[in-house]
Amino acid sequence: MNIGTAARQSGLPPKTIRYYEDIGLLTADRAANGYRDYSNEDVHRLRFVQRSRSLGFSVEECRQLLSLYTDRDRASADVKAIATEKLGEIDRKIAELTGLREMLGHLVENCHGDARPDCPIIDGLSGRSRDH
Amino acid sequence: MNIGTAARQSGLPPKTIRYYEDIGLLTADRAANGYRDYSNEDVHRLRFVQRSRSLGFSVEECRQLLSLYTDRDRASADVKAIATEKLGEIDRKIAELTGLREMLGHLVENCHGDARPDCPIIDGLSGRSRDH
DNA sequence: TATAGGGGTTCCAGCCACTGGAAGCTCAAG
DNA sequence: CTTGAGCTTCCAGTGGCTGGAACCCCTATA
Repeated sequence: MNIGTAARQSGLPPKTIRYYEDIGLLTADRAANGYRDYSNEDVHRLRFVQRSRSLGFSVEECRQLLSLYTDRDRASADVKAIATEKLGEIDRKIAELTGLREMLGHLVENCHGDARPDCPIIDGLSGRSRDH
Repeated sequence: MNIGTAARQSGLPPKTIRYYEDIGLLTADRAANGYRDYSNEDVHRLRFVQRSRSLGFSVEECRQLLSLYTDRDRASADVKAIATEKLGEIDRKIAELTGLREMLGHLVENCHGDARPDCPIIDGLSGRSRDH
């Protein structure tokens, strides 16, 4: 199957699939005309990467997961270790964003938002007020 | 004051300050020896950018905020509009991450994480199971 | 059979926001 | 006078694509 079909079935744009091949993440066979030729198993792997990426794994982590995916004998603990680490990162990211949200929300709440120039948001950003 | 001092007082690395000058965000005077020369007001602006960046504003947004910061006559509503938009983005980001966290958390919980090869995480990523 | 289109191919450049490193200059202390 | 820290510029790389140019291939239709 051509790259366009593989793209549609995996949910990844053709450009991205070529990029993944470029960096050696996933290679494909070539047909006689030079076109990339994807098997169903290739599409499985592409979709696997697509899902992993959309769950926040980096491309390098996808490379690891993919080798764990391919290795039928690896221990599930190996996979769990990566996923757990990622979970921690997501939690940290959420906490950080929640902190930001609170701080920025404060500033926005206190700004009357009219035609007058005085603005607690600008004051907050410039460090002139300590009202949080 | 030299760039190193300005860096220490603003919380931005010298490299970053030079980069900001490169892209025309913040310019500095030059001393006779060619060194960049920062005033206290320059440091205020640097710190303003530092805070804005750490609150999740992009460099382009910082450029806008900076001109609003400098313009003593602008309406606070202009600032509030940008900040409110940013607040929405942060909320969307938090919601997205929370969704991810839930999905990945599910997969991790269901994985026994021992020496056996069968692994719900891998299965989930490859789309072989529908147990969420 | 010519042609038009919608694939596919490669390669180069750009995005964002820095960051590292090389090569060379200036300055203050010992 | 030398040493070392700090400053200068410029070039290249990061991650993960994405856009675009220039070209090839395949199928359908006039």
